[in-house]
Amino acid sequence: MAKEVTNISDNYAQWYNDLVVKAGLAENSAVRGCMVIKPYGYAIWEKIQAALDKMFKDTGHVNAYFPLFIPKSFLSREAEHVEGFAKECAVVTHHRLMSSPDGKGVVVDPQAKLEEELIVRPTSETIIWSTYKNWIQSYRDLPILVNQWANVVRWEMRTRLFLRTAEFLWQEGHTAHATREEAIEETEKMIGVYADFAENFLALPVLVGKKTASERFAGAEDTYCIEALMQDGKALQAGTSHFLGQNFAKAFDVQYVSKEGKQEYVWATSWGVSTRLMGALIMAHSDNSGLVLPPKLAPLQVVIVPIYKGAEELTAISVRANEIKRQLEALGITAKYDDRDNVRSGFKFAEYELKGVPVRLAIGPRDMQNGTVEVARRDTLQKQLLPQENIASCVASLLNEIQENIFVKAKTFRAENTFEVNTYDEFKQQIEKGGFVVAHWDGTPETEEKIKEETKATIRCIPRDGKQEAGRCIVTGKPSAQRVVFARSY
RNA sequence: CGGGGUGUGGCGCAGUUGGUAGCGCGCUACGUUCGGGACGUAGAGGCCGCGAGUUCGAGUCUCGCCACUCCGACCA
Repeated sequence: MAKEVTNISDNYAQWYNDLVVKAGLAENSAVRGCMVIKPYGYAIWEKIQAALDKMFKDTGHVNAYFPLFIPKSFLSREAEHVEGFAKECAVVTHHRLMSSPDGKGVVVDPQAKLEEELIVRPTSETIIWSTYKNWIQSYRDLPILVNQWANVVRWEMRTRLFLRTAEFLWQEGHTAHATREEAIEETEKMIGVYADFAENFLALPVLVGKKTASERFAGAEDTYCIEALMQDGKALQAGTSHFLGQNFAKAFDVQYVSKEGKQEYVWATSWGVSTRLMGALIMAHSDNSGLVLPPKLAPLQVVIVPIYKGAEELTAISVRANEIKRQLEALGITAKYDDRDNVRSGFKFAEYELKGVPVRLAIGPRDMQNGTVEVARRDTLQKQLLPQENIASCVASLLNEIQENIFVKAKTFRAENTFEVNTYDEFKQQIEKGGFVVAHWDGTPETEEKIKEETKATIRCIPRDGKQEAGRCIVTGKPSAQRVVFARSY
């Protein structure tokens, strides 16, 4: 289905889709709504995983793994939770196949019907809390700070590569605490970790805030989120952290004996980010030449391309190029020397731009003579000649500069596409043009719903760092203490 | 789940009033090239999404199904 990568503004959805496919990140599986992540895409995911995993461990968490299947009865223990997920569950009803009576292929063996159906996890709160019940007796067993890297399945009606696939990879943290305060602190800490990761690794500026009641996670008391703005002016929820109160502890009867010898229900949090982050990465930074990857997450940070005619010239250049490659690697930079002879250098340039490799070095006969190297940066597509001497440290600082520049660029874009409005007319007009629209809201679900109905805009978050400012709701005129952020979203 | 679109070599597509499948890219071999997606010559590669039906004959017509995709609805 991949066509030429067209102008970004042309048809953003098509552009995005083509880019994902052409850059070799992912493709649609023959299985409905599922995604095949190709090796290059997976390499990016591995970088994301590694960075996040370290951050989790630095904040005291450990990894574990829980079952894929959730007995149906577990899911229904928490009323809101099951309500929220019931419509998108894959259900296992049988455990065996048999040869078809008509001799063609296999059919489900009706004899093998399960006593109780198993749900393929859409998220793991229930299976984990049914386990935590056995892990927790005393306040001495708390807190439990566990994360799992896993795949989950949500049978969405409409799917989109990386952004909303039927099956996706993610991490989900599930923590258990003795007190309300400690659990809230954990929830806030983890949304902070996500924001930190988004800005420092993905180079993606995010708004940190809380969801409104209607946008909350099913079963949560409070949902914190990070929200990012894509280049087409739509918002993307990039990560969430939930304060679950005692809902799951009560549903699964998880109590501990406090210091004072009293039985208390445990307080919970859960938090997650998924392969959707890759979608965010692509949509936020890419241009018409392809991906633009932040150096910290680029599987390949530097590529060296020789320009030559004849084997003799190539040999000389290769010696030099491999030296430079070793110098780069000595500084911890991932580098590749591409001496393929079956494609020309121009082809390689275009190919690595498509794949988002942050820095490209080209060495030709002229450079060999002058002791120079052509350095091209992916973010600006600018080229410059630098001396070969000391090139590795120049590249190292250039990589830092690119990381920073991509972030600044995205942040500038967001600033230019964030608008404060004070009337509903202004609001309607602005929301059509995309971007974050910041306005006063009376805090009622009714008004929120009305706005959604009429403009397709949702409240992305109540910003954490928003200034306190008395105002009036753009719809009802009722008083409001703080502006909230609206946008159309993915 | 509703509305539109698309399923034909690996990828992108063409295929007239039904007559036994073609183009570009890629792939293989050889040669010439090489500072921004090279060119020539010769090759290889197809249950035309699946299943019924109409017909002497179906990529093409009819019916059913499936998948993908876009727009809605839905979406921690």
